[in-house]
Amino acid sequence: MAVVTLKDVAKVAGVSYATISRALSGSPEIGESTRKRVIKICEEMGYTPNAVARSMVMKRTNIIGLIVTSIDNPFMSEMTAHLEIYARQCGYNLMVCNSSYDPALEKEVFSLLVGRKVDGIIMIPVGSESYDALKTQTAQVPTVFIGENMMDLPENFVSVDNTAGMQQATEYLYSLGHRNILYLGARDNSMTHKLRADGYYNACKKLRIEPNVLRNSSARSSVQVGYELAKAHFEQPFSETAILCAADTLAIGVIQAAYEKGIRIPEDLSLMGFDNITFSALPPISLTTVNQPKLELAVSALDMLLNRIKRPETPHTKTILSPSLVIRNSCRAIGNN
Amino acid sequence: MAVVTLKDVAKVAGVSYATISRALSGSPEIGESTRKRVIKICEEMGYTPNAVARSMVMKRTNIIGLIVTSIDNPFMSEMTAHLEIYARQCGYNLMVCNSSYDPALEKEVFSLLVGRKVDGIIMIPVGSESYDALKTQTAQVPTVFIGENMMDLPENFVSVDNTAGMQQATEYLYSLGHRNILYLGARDNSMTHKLRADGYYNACKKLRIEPNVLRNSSARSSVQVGYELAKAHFEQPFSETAILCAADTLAIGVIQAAYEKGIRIPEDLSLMGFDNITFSALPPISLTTVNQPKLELAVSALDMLLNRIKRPETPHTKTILSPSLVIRNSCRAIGNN
DNA sequence: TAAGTATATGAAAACGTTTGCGTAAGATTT
DNA sequence: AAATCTTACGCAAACGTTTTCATATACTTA
Repeated sequence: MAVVTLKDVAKVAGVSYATISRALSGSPEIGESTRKRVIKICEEMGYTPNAVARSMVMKRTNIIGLIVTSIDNPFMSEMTAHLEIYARQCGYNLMVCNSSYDPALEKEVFSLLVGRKVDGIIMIPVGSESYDALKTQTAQVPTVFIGENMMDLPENFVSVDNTAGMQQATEYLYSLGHRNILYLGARDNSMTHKLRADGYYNACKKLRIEPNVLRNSSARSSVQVGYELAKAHFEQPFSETAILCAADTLAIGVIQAAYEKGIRIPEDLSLMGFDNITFSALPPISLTTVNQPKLELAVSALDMLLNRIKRPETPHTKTILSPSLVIRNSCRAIGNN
Repeated sequence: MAVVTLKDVAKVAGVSYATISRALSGSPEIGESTRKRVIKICEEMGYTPNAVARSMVMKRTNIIGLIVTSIDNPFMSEMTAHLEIYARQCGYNLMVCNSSYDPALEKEVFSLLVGRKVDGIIMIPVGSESYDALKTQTAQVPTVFIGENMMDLPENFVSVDNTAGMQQATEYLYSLGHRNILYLGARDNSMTHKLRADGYYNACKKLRIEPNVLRNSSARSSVQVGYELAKAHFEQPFSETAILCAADTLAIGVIQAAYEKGIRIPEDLSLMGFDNITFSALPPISLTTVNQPKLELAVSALDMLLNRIKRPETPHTKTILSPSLVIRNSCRAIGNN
């Protein structure tokens, strides 16, 4: 358990500990022979630099904070996996925190990470109100938001074009003959969901069909919420031929409720989601949905953050990636009279 | 961006910075009036202690390293969520790394975390060989393994009783009338999977039925692997009436392959998994499986680790939790002649 | 009132690095 | 051979805390 430090190595090698440091960091101002000798001794003694001490003097931790609403959400865990791997390749480690969809907690963990002196923070915010709440804090450390569109705000973010994606989805259902499409899961506390609903409204207007929206009053879009919304909806007779969900998780909840009611998908009802989480692809689910390019989102976010860490003065940047339709088996064409 | 330090506060408050530190840490040897005054000034100036500097002197980071094979695996992401939340309540943050099922990478990230001076490490190892490879490293920092049974090794771990669980699963299928049960996904590089297979063998012996095992030569148990194994198996005529999988993810892959072949579950084939990941519960999947108590695993692991951090001298401890059968709709009773 | 005891505060060391600056020795130039 | 330049290394400061030890002040007590 006795940890070997620079001083220990220096004593053995018979040089000052500055020399050791230089040998290891590949500094040019050191003799080739001593470098080799020192490195050998370091290996023999099992010396590993103390990252904490290094951070102290270098004023840089090489740690990136990641705040997600909930890591056990397939969309976020996929993204986290991408982020962690790429970050490590760039020499950074990830400190991960759940905000648990709680704005107060989100603020708290943000402060925690600031106190930890992380070099930057990537966050998937609880909702659009997060920005105001964190205004003073994001000034203290480079921050990049993922998912939440902040086009009008002086913030860095990367997201998918939610409006275009949902509009495309609506048009796809229309092209299959659907005229009575229920939009399920609109939320007000999230710009993402506002924009997605916009896409639906835009399409309705363009296609001259009547919008029909079932709102989600909860703060999150989970399987459970989708189940409950759909269950309540299915209690009454309904005339929609398709349901378009604000998120795949919601759609999976709808499948559950439909299953219990004996409503077959896609025979009796067409269903679409948004996000393209891994499990949507499984044949028993086989959800037609809109893909969010998770790897590209992760890479863009990290690149953006790293860039900001290097040059904090650069103006805020915004990246919007294109979503794409993923056609599977949860929708069917119907005759439109 | 100018960060305010103890010295800055001290200057404003007109006291030494030792006093500030004491006021904030709740030390008793300080006047009540100065404490209040100092705290007020700290708040006004927006002072937050530098955790790196604190770690330096306290020789403790309050960071726990978590190494998982892959964070985007529902079992691990659920566990990670539990761990992060509980750890934070205990005053720790989580540094998360993927080993990507690669023993070499696993070793590398372990060293990385040691260099970061994390207070302890929780890891879900790639396989049983991880122990040997990391022997020297686990001596450097308190480590707790999750999932992998190391009953014979001088290590700390918490796991579920894999053998009992799989035996129970086999007996359940037997009780439904199944006599020809394929065990799919046995692996050699993981003690967990060895023990699960043992459970199957034990039950076969006890019930006097012929064991029938399809091995998994890959290093991981993913949906993809399950799909491929089952697909190959379904190419030939087969006589099994049930398939028992070493993991839920494998079973989901089997569902996919069965679906493509027009094999209905449970009508044509009964199917069981192990782990009880969230998605197994969804009606279209509705997998009968064996539950691993993820919250309890997480809590036990962290308690064990925290205990070891406090008292590194304590002997290694091992906790084995009980799995439980979760009966859903992927199995049916058949007449046994 | 003198001596002793609490109590509140300050000074300074320590944690393990990186790095700017100084310098001795060796190499190069004239 | 003297002067200059390079090279290789050591010294010591700095990073921002916590904490031990010393000390000054105020408060008891005889």
